[in-house]
Amino acid sequence: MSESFTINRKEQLLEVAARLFKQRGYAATSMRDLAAELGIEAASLYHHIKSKEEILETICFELASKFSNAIAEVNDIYFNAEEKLRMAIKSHVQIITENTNQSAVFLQEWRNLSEPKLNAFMKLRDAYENGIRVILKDGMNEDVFADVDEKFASLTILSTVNWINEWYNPNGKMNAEEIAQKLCDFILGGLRKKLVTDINYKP
Amino acid sequence: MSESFTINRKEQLLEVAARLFKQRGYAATSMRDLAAELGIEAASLYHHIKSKEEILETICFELASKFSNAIAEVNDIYFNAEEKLRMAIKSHVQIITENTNQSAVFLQEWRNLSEPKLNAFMKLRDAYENGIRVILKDGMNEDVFADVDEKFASLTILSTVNWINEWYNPNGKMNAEEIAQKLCDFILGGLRKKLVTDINYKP
DNA sequence: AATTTTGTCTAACACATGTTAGGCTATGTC
DNA sequence: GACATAGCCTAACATGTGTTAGACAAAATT
Repeated sequence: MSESFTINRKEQLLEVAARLFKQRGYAATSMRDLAAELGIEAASLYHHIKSKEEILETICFELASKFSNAIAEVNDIYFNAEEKLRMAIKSHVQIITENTNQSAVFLQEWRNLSEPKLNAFMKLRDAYENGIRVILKDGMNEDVFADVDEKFASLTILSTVNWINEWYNPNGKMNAEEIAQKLCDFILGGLRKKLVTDINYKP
Repeated sequence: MSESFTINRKEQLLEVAARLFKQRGYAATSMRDLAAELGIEAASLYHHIKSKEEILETICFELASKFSNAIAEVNDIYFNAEEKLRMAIKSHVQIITENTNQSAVFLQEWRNLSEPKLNAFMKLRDAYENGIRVILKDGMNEDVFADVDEKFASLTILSTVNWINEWYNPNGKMNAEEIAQKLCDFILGGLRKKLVTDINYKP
C-alpha cells in the first residue's frame, strides 16, 4: 500500500462500529447493520476482523491505552499535585472529546466483553483509577488537598470527567480546554461561595 | 387475591428483569434468560406482560416518577438553597441505593426504549435536571453558591450522584446517608484545602 | 505477464430471538 | 357444583443472529 491517503478500511470499520455501538449499544447492533453502514455485505466484514467481539475489544483496549499513556505522562512531567490533577483531568477530557464514539463504548459497552478480556480490561481501569488516587494522596501529603477518602474522591472525580460524554457536543460552544478548566475549578473549589482566602489562592 | 403475603408475580418478574438488565444489558438479556431465572417457560411471561419492551418501560418510568416526586417534595418543604440541594442529593442517593438494579436500567438501558416512550422519558429526565438547575439558580441569587454555569454545574452534580451506581455495594460499609453526606461536602466544598473562613462556615 | 493480495460477493448454516395459539390444572368465587 | 381466573405448559412461527465456505474481480507486486 505504501503511503496512501485513503483511510485503511479496517480503521473505517472500527470508526463506524464505534458510532453504531454508541448509538444503539453493542448487543443491539448487528453485523448486518454495520455492514450496511459501510455499504457492503455482512460476510465481507470478516475479511477485516475475526469476530464481532474483536471489534469491541479493539475499541475498548485502544482507548484504555490512550488513558494509560496520558496518566503516565502526567506523572512523569509534573511534580506538584494540583498541577498533576489539573493536567490529568485535561488529558482525560481531551481524550474523550477527541474520541466521543469510542469513549461511549469504553465507558458503557465494555460490559459485553467476555473473559478473559473482560478481566484484563477491568484491571486497566483499576490501574488508571489508582493513578488518580496516587495524585490525591500526594496532594494530601503536600497539604494542598483536603483530607478526604481517596477512593471515594477518585471515583467522584472520574464520574464528573466521564459524564461529559453524555452531553458533550463536538459542535457546541465549549471546547475541550474550556470544559477541562471548568471541571477543574469545580472539583478543586466546589460550589459554595468562598472568601478569597483559600490557602492556595493565586491572584 | 385479597391480602396476600406472596409477592405479586409481576412485581417479581420486574425485579428479576431489572437485575438481569443491569447485569447483561437489556438487548443481551433474552426472554428465555428471564424466564429461566423465574423457573418458568418464556411463553409464560406473556401472561404477565405484553412485550419485552413493556418491561423496560415499566422499570424506567417507575424510577423516573420516584425521582420526580422526590425533587418536588424537596422544593415544597425547604426554602434555603443549600438545604434544598443537600436534601435533593440525599433523596437522589437514597433512591439509587434502594433500587440499585432499577437505577442501572434507568441510567443506562433507557436508550433501548423506542418512540414515543423514548421521547417521553427524555422529557422527564430533562425536567428533573431542570429542578436541580433551579435550585442552583436560587443559590446564586441568594449568594450562597459561586457564580457558575448552571447547566454545566447541574450536569456535573448529577454525574457524581449517578456514578455511585457504578461502585455502590449494598453490603459495603457506607450507607446511603454517609454517601450523600460525603457527596454534598465534595460538591459544595471541593477538593482544595481551605481556610475556615468560608463565607458560610458553620462551626 | 504471472501471481499474489485485497476486498467484495452469493449462498448457506445452525442457532437464538420475540411472540402467538391453544390447552391443561389448580385455586378462588358465585 | 358451575364457572371464572391465574398461571403455567408445549408447540410452533417468522425473522434475525454471528459466522463460514467458496467464487470472482480489481489492484498491487513480482
